[in-house]
Amino acid sequence: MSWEGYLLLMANKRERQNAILETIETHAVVSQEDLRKLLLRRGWDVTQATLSRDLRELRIARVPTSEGARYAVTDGHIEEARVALDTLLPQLFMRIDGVSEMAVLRTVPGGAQPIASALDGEGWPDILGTVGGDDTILIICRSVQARERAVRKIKSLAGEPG
Amino acid sequence: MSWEGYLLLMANKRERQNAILETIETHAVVSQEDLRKLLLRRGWDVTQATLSRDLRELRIARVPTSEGARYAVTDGHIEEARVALDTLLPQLFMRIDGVSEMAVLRTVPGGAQPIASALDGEGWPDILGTVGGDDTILIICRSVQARERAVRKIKSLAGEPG
DNA sequence: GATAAGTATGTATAAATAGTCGGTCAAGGG
DNA sequence: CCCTTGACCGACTATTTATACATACTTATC
Repeated sequence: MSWEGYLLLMANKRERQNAILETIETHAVVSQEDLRKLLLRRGWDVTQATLSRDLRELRIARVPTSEGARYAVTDGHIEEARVALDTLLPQLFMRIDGVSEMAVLRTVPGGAQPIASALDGEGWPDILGTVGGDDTILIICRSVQARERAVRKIKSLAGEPG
Repeated sequence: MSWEGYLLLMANKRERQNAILETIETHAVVSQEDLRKLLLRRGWDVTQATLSRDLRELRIARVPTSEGARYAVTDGHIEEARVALDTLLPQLFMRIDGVSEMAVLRTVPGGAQPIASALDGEGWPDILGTVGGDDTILIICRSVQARERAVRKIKSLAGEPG
């Protein structure tokens, strides 16, 4: 399809999405059906399905507030979810050793923070908490057995032999 | 119930919501069912209904991204939806007059911006656009007839005597 | 012209989320 | 002890949103 024809087809959609943005910004829209009715007053007659697709394209989310759910535009890019432990460890892991209920994990320089945060995120029951510096993480475990399990698990995730 | 008892009961909920926050921040959670399974791995066994309630309390929204929907924490306070024209005008309106395709609306000091934005938000077909200063709005209409209609409508909304 | 390809959108329905109701538990009277 | 209250939460159901599929329309290509 030609660029001109594309524009012709899109014109309606663009305008409608503009109207959606304006409506969202000036009214407390609680549902797509609600939005549909508001747009109807402005001359746009579309189905809920179309609005669902429009809202996705416009990155408009239904966010909970104290007065119930409301639609609102989002900041475009949601913070990338942090990478999981199993992709992080093989990259950054150096070695790990432990004593009593504590384990000390050494990483490449700067690797401690992301790994500590990923570890916290995993929420292993064996681990009470972590303290991360630049290339060292202190891991406090629930027991000696817990520490042994955690160390084994970390080594395996890191791709350590054995 | 005593404060201590309350705390005892809440302890579980608090911890769970903490776990939810951590999970949301470290994983790409696409649905409440997804979240339920992730929490299960961490030892929390709750139903989708409970998660729905938790997410509302935590102000966590499902936002559309290019890779599909993801849950993410919101900035706590969603911008208050602007009040509609019919509540704004009676408060702020001073007078309106027009010539050719233009109308000039005078408001109380500082009233121009909210009214102009509300007018834009209404999306009347008669109005091409508005320019708002501090207490004056220039309204560009589609035609002289359109201007007359718009002025009449605004006067009536403002509670002007016929 | 016939055919294919791409976009948009409605219909019907699936999937996801929210709300209602009832049960449980802890606390605090009486 | 027994009743009431309030928070929590699961089962069930209602509401809301997303998707699969079909169709219409436009343009490109042969």
